[in-house]
Amino acid sequence: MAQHKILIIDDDAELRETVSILLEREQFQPLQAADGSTGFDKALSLKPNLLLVDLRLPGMSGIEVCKQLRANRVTTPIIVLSAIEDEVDKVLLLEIGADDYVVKPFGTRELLARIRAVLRRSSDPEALVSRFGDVEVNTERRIITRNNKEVKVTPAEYNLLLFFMQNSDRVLTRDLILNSVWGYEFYPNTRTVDAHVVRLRQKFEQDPVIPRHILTVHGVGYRFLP
Amino acid sequence: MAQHKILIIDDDAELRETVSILLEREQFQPLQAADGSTGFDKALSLKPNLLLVDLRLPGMSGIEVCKQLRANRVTTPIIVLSAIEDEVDKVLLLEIGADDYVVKPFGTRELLARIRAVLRRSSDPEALVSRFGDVEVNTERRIITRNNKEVKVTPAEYNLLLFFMQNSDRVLTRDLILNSVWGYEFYPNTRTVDAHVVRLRQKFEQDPVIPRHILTVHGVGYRFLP
DNA sequence: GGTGCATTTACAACAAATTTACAAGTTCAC
DNA sequence: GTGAACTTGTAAATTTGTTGTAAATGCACC
Repeated sequence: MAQHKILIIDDDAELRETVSILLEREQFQPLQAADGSTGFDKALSLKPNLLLVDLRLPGMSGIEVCKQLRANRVTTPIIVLSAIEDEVDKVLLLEIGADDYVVKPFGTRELLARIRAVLRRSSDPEALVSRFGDVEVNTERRIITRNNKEVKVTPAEYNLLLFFMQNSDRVLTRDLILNSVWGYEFYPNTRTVDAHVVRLRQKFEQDPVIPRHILTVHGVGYRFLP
Repeated sequence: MAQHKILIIDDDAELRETVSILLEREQFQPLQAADGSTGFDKALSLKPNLLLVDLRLPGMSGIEVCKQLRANRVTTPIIVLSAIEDEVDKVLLLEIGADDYVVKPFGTRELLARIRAVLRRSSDPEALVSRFGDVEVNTERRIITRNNKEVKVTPAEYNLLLFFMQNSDRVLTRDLILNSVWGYEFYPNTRTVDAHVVRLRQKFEQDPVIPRHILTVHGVGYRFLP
């Protein structure tokens, strides 16, 4: 899955750092801004996929940042970070075009859940594109390109590749793959998986003989590395 | 890896049964509840690792179940099952602390993918990693690293090492090891164990001649020290 | 303590068995 | 018919059990 850029606009350096580390661990790309106007600039220039905005900011307030962005037709989803004593005004949030809010201090699980939810519902077409190596998968168009040239894949190949990408870095047994990709009613031979893997490698590996993405785990199954 | 318990709270008995069979097949342990209040009780008493909650439930609604659980500081991840006509209100989902949602009718693949994704997110990734000395075993990736460099192991070596780690500090006879790691039917020579121990030592002991982790108990068997 | 002897274990090399890669063939559905 | 998908034969790669031998250990006895 393509890495999402998330811009944190908050004057609390410690919070920015904590959240950044968290986001990085979850495969997001954190960006930071310490005050409203740099936040506004970076939101325009770096084109993040999501904004985390503190309402109380020195100088240009978070409210102002959001309003200005929306006035500039920036539709990037926004999650507002508000202090508990602020008594969040939901009408205000709507006005400034926020998508959600989290009350500080917040738990990491909560923040991540909200980030994921917002990203999912924001119909950012980038969210529907995943990459690995020189391969790009557009799930909306159901098209796979390699070096910007379309590569034709059969439905089975497409499903298998997507399953690999959705479960990257995990060892996947042939049985698990069959269950997940083919469904549990229908049971082709486990060697069928091998056959499809061969074809995927031929289409997407630089050197199919030395695969770098679809690895075999001898005696167990396969493992996909982006 | 401990089996994940998944509690299905839904009034549709057929759906519960179908999903249960599916989950069992995938090595999960399904639990069921037909209405909101039993669901709530079981969520507390059985301590499942994941909840599948239908929003429309007789009596106590799914929404209410989630809210009450969160109010009771239950952080078990929740996947909401919603009927297509419900027009999922995503803000509501966030409010009740849901981690994801699936629209009925759903495909088995989709449901499983989401279950796995949520479990992966909520589980402490460190929990899947064990260590001894400078060696790190990641059971999810099925990869062993030493000083952060991957060390390739064969299935037999991997199984044997894991058995040692799971039974550390105990004296293990060769017969016990054969039974546990190889199984009851198949009986290779007891010296086979020695051969594999030699290979493990060569890969993971600082000085294979003076092993500090896989110790031999002369005349009896082996003992593993982390 | 030291010595000699019987066991037990370590290790390397090898052959057998298993597993995977790949290609070609067959079946099935549209 | 055409293309996709499953099956299957076979070669190649990998793993694994076995075994011969050297080294280590335990032990009885001096």
